[in-house]
Amino acid sequence: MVDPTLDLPAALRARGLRMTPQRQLILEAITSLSGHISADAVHRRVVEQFPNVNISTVYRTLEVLQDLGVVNHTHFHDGVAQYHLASEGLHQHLVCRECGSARELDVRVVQPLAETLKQEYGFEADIAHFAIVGLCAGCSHKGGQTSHSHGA
Amino acid sequence: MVDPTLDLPAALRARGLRMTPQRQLILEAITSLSGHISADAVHRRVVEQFPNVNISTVYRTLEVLQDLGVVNHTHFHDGVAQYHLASEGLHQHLVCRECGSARELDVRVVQPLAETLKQEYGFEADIAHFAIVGLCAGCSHKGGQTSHSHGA
DNA sequence: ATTCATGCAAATACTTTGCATCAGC
DNA sequence: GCTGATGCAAAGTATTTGCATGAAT
Repeated sequence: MVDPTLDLPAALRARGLRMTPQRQLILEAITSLSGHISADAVHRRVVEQFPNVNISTVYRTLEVLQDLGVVNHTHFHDGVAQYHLASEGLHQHLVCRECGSARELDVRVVQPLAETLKQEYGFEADIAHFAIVGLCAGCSHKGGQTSHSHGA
Repeated sequence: MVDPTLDLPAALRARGLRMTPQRQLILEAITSLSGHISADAVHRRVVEQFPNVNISTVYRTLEVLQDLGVVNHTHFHDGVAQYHLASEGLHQHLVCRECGSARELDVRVVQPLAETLKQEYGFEADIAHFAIVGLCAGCSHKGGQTSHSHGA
């Protein structure tokens, strides 16, 4: 797969799709970030300069960028999709259910589990597509461990 | 915690709450099952016999049952909450993104990862609160491995 | 009688879709 | 000019909430 970050117009054209200002803006919003960003956040950024770009265009563009392999998304604790550049590679996220903070993690940490699941259950886990949710160090110090019924 | 499955009225009374036919029905819908069930599915079951029980009552009751420690819920691949009896103990779910099938798993399988996260990142993972999503053995045989951009 | 629980409708958040218009190519 | 892309509004799904009425204790 050619790195489409460098030549989005060409990547689009190869599929009979077109380059537009909206698509450029949306990609820039993601590129300008090191981490992850929700569709809504992308929209807010774009709207700052072009107030009439619609949220549905953002969703449709994100889908196209995904199909092209330019971006990927991961689901956080609240189920909201978070987008990031595919070129940044696979990484796992640890998301805190209390403060919502997310920290990246090398996929190697979860590789052993993935191996086990594959070996013993024939199950091909989507390693990075869903975050690992729990309590971060900061929040668990405040006594969050045993308070919630679903804290298991 | 007293096992409230056996005496829900008492467990409720101890908190100044009341027993109602609706609450009984909803608990029965979950108890009659070995596995997990969504709020919507609980509602459909209850409505078969009592058509005027409202979905919001189901949600409110499920919350109460959770607070009492009678049930717990887990989020599946689509983010939908799946409820199950707390008395069945902690278990992890492997959910297939293709066919939606869910299989239970002893939490012991993910314990090593949980230990690592705790040790190295101080992160207290919610082991059973979110399912592990991926492709089940059946679906990955059909060639699902490399087709999706987010299949990572 | 008091206070909690319910039904109903409306609101929420995220995402998708139908459709007429517009704009890349 | 052909066909894909956009804006807008509306729909869809899962869940929550306000409020008046109704029922358990």
